[in-house]
Amino acid sequence: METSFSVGLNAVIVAVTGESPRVLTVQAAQPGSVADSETVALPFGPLDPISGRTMERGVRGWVREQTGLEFGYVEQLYTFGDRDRDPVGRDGGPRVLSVAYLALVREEVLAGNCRAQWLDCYDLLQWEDWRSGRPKVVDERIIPELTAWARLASTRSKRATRKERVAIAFGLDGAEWDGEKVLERYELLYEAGLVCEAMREVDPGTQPPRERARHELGRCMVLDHRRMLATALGRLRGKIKYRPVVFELLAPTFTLLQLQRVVEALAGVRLHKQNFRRLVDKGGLVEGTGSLDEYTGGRPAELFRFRRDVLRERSAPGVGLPGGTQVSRV
Amino acid sequence: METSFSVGLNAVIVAVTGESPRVLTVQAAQPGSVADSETVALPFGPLDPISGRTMERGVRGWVREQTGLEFGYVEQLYTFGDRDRDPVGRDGGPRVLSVAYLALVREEVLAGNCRAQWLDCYDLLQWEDWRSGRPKVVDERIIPELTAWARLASTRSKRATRKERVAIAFGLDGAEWDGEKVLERYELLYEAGLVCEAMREVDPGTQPPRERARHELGRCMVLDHRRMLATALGRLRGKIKYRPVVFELLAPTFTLLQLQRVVEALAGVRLHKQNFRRLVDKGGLVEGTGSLDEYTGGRPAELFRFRRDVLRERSAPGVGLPGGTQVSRV
DNA sequence: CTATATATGCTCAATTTGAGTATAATTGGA
DNA sequence: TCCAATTATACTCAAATTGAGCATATATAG
Repeated sequence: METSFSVGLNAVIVAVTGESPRVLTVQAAQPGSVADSETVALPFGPLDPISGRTMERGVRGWVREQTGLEFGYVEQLYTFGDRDRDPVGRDGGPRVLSVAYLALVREEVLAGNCRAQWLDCYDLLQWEDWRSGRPKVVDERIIPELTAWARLASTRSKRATRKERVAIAFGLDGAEWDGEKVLERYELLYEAGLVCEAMREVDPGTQPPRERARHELGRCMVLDHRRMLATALGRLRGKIKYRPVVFELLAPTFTLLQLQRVVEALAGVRLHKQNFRRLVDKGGLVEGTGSLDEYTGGRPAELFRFRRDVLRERSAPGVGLPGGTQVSRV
Repeated sequence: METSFSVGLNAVIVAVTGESPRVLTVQAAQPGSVADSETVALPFGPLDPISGRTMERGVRGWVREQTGLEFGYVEQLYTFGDRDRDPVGRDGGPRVLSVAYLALVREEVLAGNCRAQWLDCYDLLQWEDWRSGRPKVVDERIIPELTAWARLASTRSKRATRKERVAIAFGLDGAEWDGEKVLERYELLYEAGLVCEAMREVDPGTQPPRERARHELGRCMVLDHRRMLATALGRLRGKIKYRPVVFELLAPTFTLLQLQRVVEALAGVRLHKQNFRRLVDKGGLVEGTGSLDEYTGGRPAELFRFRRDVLRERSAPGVGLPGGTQVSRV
């Protein structure tokens, strides 16, 4: 009924160490792509048609094998199947489909294969970290270059559309910056040719990649892997608002500040401490263990743990962030 | 690098007619599956590796061909690839992957192929419509049978887990019913064998399907298509809270009550009229056209239209419903 | 003219937010 | 020893939002 495809699985494995969200990467060794020592890739594995009963099991399986990592939370992210995503497919080779999964792990117990390493997500998507205000790179490079790009469009209406997209994505002209619009921002940068992987599509191999890459934003990734990461970060930022997934990233017990730092790391913004506490408290997501954190530098904080049974009570138990409007049911 | 798969595309095409959410279905004629005149399927099409540059274009393409339908909003839903989803794959045949898309259309201009028909989503998922309170089928059949099923588990802890899952999914024991948990509910019914397609997995062809089907809940669908529908409805219910997707389902101008009815149809609950208006109004999502609806039966309502430019202003412009908690940014 | 039905304006208490101030319990030096 | 720095936590208070109504306006059917 339809032709055959190559199907693989990618995993965006996220952890938070201290105050930075990290993603597990491997050395890029994809044949046929622009690869150098700087270029990294997301872990990739086959979907075994025989042994993998479900795709999720498949991901868990080969990630365990390759990295020794065992994760609790996994969700399917997106299936990437555009013809141009891989030069091989573009050149008439077999088309490669990739089903990407998002996984959350508790810390970095990296065992096994040393080709894997944790990278800070914000080294790969530097314009996404607004914890100390609007990132410099946004002011100094992104806005000017995207504005220039918007002006390049052929018709008046296309210029207006581009300008508006930029404004919405980066919170210009009175629009508010929305942490979840990670993919929109990435796609703008891609279309405008500001990320190194954008070149590959136009004319692979023509320009010396190392030379240009220096001018581009952020560290480069193989194929459409940075798009996958952007998809993952956007999804995760949305999810923490209404599902208690943060706890998958934390140790079994934690202080409220640690919890806040993890949320901030993912959300990319700073939160008001007292109000954050009030909300966490009211939401009943956590309960104090009597013990205190052995701490240096201030009053010791109480250690909390996640209340698993909260899932029964509240329908949308997230850790909160500016969110959606509501309407009362009748 | 990995083996070959068959890859196809499914579309969950949703419209709202009057007060009922509808989904486009086709006559089931899948070879090898339990098919009779009652069993329907979601539209299915190939992913053409040559012509379809992106999968989304692919979907738009063959849906247009098959039904004459042109839709504005499309989003990728999920990729279904479990080995057991298709009897063919289970029996060692080629494994079939399906990438499902959710599409919203404005009304039902069904042209072309007459094997297609619109069905009420709540004929397929009858336990999801809470607009007149908790559905009878939940009280009379689902709760009793799921409770019995929970008791059947082998160990004490498994029984407790099942019981808790049921309580969370259907809003028992003080838990609140959550409209978005469509998939969780479907999966419970599936595991408990209360939907007809569940039998197929255990022992295909053994039991006379027509006989048993009469006792099962809702109209049957081919393969895992009802799971796809459940995924779609859950996603859509989530989405209307924070993105203005409802307008894809409405005529260009509409009264506020029509808007409310569409939201209610999708959400599966009734809303408080005055408060709904207040929120829509405050959200600035719509603007009045001066004209009035020609109406019979009461004071005529003003016609409104969607304000496209609202996308620039608000970061999360949905029509609202009980939603997430918030935390103030610093 | 009345009953009925819908639209739309307005009120009001309860709750939730946003943004602080105040106070408590530590550590590391002056 | 006592002060500065640092972090935790309690509490306040005005503004905004929500939940639940009541009241009034404008139609139609008889």
